[in-house]
Amino acid sequence: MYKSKRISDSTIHRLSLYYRSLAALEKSGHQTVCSKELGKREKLTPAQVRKDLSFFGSFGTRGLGYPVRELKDKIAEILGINRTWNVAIVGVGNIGSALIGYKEFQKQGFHIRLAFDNDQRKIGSLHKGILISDVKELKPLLRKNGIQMVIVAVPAGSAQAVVDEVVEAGVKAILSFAPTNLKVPEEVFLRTENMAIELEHLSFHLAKPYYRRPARP
Amino acid sequence: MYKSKRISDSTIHRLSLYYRSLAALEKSGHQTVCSKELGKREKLTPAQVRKDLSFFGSFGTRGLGYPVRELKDKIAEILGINRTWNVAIVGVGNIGSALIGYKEFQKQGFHIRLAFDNDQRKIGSLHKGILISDVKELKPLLRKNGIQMVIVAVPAGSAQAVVDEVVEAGVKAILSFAPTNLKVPEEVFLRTENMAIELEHLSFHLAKPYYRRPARP
DNA sequence: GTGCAATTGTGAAACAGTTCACAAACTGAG
DNA sequence: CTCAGTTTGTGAACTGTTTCACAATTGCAC
Ligand SMILES: NC(=O)c1ccc[n+]([C@@H]2O[C@H](COP(=O)([O-])OP(=O)(O)OC[C@H]3O[C@@H](n4cnc5c(N)ncnc54)[C@H](O)[C@@H]3O)[C@@H](O)[C@H]2O)c1
Ligand SMILES: NC(=O)c1ccc[n+]([C@@H]2O[C@H](COP(=O)([O-])OP(=O)(O)OC[C@H]3O[C@@H](n4cnc5c(N)ncnc54)[C@H](O)[C@@H]3O)[C@@H](O)[C@H]2O)c1
Repeated sequence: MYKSKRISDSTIHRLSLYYRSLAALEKSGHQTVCSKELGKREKLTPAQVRKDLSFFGSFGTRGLGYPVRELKDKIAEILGINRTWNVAIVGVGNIGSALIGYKEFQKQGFHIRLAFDNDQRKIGSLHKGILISDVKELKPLLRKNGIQMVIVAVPAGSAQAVVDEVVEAGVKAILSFAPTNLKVPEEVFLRTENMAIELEHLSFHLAKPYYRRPARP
Repeated sequence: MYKSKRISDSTIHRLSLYYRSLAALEKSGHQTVCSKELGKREKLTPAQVRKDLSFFGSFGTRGLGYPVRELKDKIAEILGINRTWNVAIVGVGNIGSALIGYKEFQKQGFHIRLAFDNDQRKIGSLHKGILISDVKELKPLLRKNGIQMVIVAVPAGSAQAVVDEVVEAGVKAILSFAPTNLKVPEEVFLRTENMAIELEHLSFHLAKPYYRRPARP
């Protein structure tokens, strides 16, 4: 049965993976799927799949598996993606533009409503259909537009100042691409995506000699 | 003492964090740093810092701490970032362009040498100083230029085909931005960066009611 | 030198996450 | 309706990671 417990980050991450597999299964006309099959698709053990789902309830039928459509909807509900979210982007440079140009976010319900910059040459112009506002207007505009998530794509040196404003505007979820440590109050959820660290991870593996890869099943 | 053991992904990730803190400390003129201070900067316990480092040797002085410069260099060696790497990007769209335009990679020793696309309008043109080659030339050019890492930034549907070619060219490290499961042989190291999943993680936290955040120390 | 304060390096303990294994529950065939 | 065959849901066992706690060192003041 459903238990109110701390859900681990890895479980949340895997829910997103299950969701994608289920969407694919639904498209290909499958009515049900068992934990073994779902596990195979995401390179996980069947037990892992069942345990993850069991934190949120019991959605399967013994002897049969899980109803694809229903489980997908249930995971969407758990992840909060059965609805739309109002997102703003601060910093319309390389990364900021790329994100604005990515139409899949929109399709998934993450609507990019506002974009901000502090460069006078950009402010006031349209970027892929989005008007770039002055970052001085950040706080009131976030409030006025009911923005729930902010993506921070400014240089590392400006990130903390931007985050502080975002927090003051009452936003509780921030995704930052700046490779720097940011302080936020307890109740604000912040994730930092650091691509350089991903490359360093690759380089660690190429450089060895410290590491031995585990055998794969 | 140094032990040849499986090093966890989280340890590798933290080494990257330490490296950044050490670089900052060096810049601000610090000669030494203790595990407590380093831990504070990265929101980790001192024990965690010492344990991570202990997998690779003993670099500190009891009673004093770690020599900033030396430890930084040692971590660079462990991560394989005390050298340069030849990187290629496949897919010069939103994300591919953003990465090519990001000068920090270059400064860190990740040199983007080649870029590929399959769009005739892009092939042959210069993009921020990089010539865009035809993806048909992928295999021979990767080989000829001694490319060690490839960043895949093509649509999900094309990603597996691209990865297959990259693998055939003998590349052993791949970073993919395509939100899809990719197959690679045992000896190839693949990481997938999925930004949509990051947003879903934010949304999970906003959506609750399933999760309670743990108190912070 | 001696002694005190600081801090490392590391087994051992505690905690967290994953896998096992099996009773329970269901399907579908006969 | 029964029974063989599946597959779930979940405590328990296991495995991996983090934190604790302390002996071992070292720096530095006097
Ligand atoms: N481009 C990449 O591939 C990449 C990769 C990894 C990390 N990052 C990080 O992402 C962030 C953005 O990188 P980028 O390459 O897009 O940089 P960029 O310089 O191209 O863009 C930054 C944008 O932010 C704007 N800006 C600066 N200060 C601002 C402020 N206080 N308020 C509002 N806007 C402000 C600038 O005018 C510019 O348009 C950086 O922190 C960078 O380290 C980028
Ligand atoms: N843009 C984003 O912010 C973002 C965010 C998350 C994930 N992604 C993922 O990153 C990938 C790229 O996204 P994007 O927004 O840059 O897409 P895009 O369409 O802007 O760019 C893709 C580029 O790849 C090229 N291409 C297509 N097939 C190719 C092939 N077989 N060989 C070589 N080149 C090929 C296209 O010509 C295009 O230039 C996608 O898988 C996308 O899902 C992008």
